[in-house]
Amino acid sequence: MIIQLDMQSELPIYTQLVNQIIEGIASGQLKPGEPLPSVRSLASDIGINLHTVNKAYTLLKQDGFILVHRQKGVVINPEGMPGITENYRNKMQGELKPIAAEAICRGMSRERLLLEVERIYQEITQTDKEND
Amino acid sequence: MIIQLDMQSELPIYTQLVNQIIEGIASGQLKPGEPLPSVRSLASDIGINLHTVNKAYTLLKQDGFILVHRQKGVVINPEGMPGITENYRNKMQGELKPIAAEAICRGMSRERLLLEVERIYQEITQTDKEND
DNA sequence: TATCTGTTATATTGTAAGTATAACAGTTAG
DNA sequence: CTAACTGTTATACTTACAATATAACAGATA
Repeated sequence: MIIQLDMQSELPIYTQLVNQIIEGIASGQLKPGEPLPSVRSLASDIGINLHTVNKAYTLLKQDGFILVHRQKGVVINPEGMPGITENYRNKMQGELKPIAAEAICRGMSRERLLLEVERIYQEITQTDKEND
Repeated sequence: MIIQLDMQSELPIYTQLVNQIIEGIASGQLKPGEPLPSVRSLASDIGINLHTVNKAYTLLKQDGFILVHRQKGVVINPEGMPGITENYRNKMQGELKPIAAEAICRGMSRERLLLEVERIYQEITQTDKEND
């Protein structure tokens, strides 16, 4: 699992970390039960502060994506991922709305927008099954 | 065109303004050529500073959604909306990717995600044609 | 006993958001 | 011409967040 940060991005580092770990889970690179690096080692690896990593882990923990075992350290939640809650649906809709609105403004058809979403969905889920 | 701000939101006020104006254009409530309130009057109406409104207008102007006529003031771009540029596609994809990734993590199927997007698209475009 | 883990506390720096006040240049109505 | 409006710019201030830097604590491990 390679973490790639953009220090020039307007997105906070901890947000980029959260996104990339979630994408890692979605793509199958990170599986339930799999351990994550400690806050200190990950921070050291990518050259940032441990508190920035800790903030990302805390957010992922709050949503149920990861667990903290007093023995095993930090792991992808072995019980599986959080489901589609009411809170989550509201959050997703609030994020999708401005994106859809701008697409409509720019003359993007319903079909083309759906194609874009479908393409991204597939891009994430298409596992490079080179090692099984 | 009613502006509704959430002062408790994590989104900056000027971002909420930008989003709502774009949604207003997408829904047909704001048509090309139509004037927008002055920075001072809009700021006064919703109880914020004129610089916050000005920042929103500046961003909308940079992307070509609005124009500043030395006579008519600020108007929705009469030449029409900006198209689907390379920059825009990259921006949209970068916004959609983390949303899709989280949806996949939570077990949302491709079809259900597309349905959500389709629903939001229709929700924005369905004009309440009460006055024509 | 060391060393690692996550966690917490505190302090500091830098930047962004938002407000406040003021001024300038151009336009428009009286 | 004057007065009131427009967008625009400049400056300064407060607040909040992002990120870093140290440091310490409690629990687990070798």
